[in-house]
Amino acid sequence: MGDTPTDHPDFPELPATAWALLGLLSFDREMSGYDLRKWADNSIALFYWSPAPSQIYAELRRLEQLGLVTSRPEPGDNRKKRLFAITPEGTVALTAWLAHSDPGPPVLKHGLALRAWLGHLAEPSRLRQLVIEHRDQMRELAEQAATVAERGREQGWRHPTVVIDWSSRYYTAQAELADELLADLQRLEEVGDS
Amino acid sequence: MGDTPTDHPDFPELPATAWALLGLLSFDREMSGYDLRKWADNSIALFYWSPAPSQIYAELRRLEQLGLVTSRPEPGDNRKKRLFAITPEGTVALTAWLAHSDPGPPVLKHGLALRAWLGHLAEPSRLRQLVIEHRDQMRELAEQAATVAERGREQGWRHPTVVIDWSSRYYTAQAELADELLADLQRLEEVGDS
DNA sequence: GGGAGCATGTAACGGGTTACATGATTGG
DNA sequence: CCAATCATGTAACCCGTTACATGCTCCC
Repeated sequence: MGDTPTDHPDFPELPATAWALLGLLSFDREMSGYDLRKWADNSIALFYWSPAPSQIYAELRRLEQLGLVTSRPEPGDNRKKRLFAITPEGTVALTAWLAHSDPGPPVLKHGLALRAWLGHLAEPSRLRQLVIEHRDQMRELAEQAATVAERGREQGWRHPTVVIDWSSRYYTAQAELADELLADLQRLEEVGDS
Repeated sequence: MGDTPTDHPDFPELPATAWALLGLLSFDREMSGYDLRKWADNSIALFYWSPAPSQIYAELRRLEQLGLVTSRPEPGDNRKKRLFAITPEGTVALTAWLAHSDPGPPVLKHGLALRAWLGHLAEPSRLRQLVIEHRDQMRELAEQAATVAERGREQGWRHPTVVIDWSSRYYTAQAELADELLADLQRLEEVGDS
């Protein structure tokens, strides 16, 4: 993962998911696992995927055992809901992780690119259709990111907003790249078969 | 993964890694597991990561059991080397997979973005340094992709070259996005603390 | 009353990694 | 001859997903 290869004394070795969750809690809001999932879905998910619910709860239990978060049942409510909050030790650990861990190269798994790479075995029209669908998805994501960024700006989340803006630009760039890919594929067909 | 949720009769359900390996073999060259790793490292890795050697061999064994590839010991050489080749059934399965599987959205895990998102807990200079390193890495990858594309062009690999060109543009775009992120972060500092 | 969303969790599984082991071949 | 690379593989481990189970609460 994006952790330090050699373990650093200041923070435990944890999967990036754990740090992401801690990060969500670092804005000093008590949140349930369910809330965390929703938040993750329209913020972190834009540049770092979103874990399954089951793993969120598992990871929260681990973080609590380590003393990096605390939880308490929702007061005045006899539901099963639990609210999680970051502890001072949690903030220390997260800060140390930010200061000393290696981000590593970004991981990209681009299913469409893989298929286009094997284009000699695919029907050209099918391939073009896939690229077009992908481009439209990227456009939607760019818009989604833009609205999320707007909400962040209003809330005064400064760093998050900068990154979500970055995400929005990322997805617009992706859409443009898809269009260029489409053009290249079309040119390829006009010349002849491979 | 990027496979079909409902299983299709034309091809078995396999992890994307397996299809990627089959794809490498679909250019009608006999290759060893070792060769496949090298090939993957400077082609598929640019848009779809590169699996560990141990998994390559495991996946090849599975593909052979399914009859999608065959292997034979290197002739005239008593080393342990084995050469793998795709079978007609393998080509059929790969073609069907291309025709019917869903690529799904690209998966991005951007460790740097995650850290910048938590910038309120990081030292600004450290953050800037990380972004700069990342930008330089992206530039290097763009160049690497460009040279790989050139080799592909000479060899006449048409679709692969188109996709590697796409990769090169992707990484240059990434580098530019990093520069914009850097500027945004700098602007943020000049205004005040969060 | 009933369905949609809220809320948390268990169990099984698998893909992929790391670490390690082994030995052969090639080049300086 | 010795190091680097070639070449293949085993074993342990764990992250993360899928599928499933459970029950509550809100609102029409």
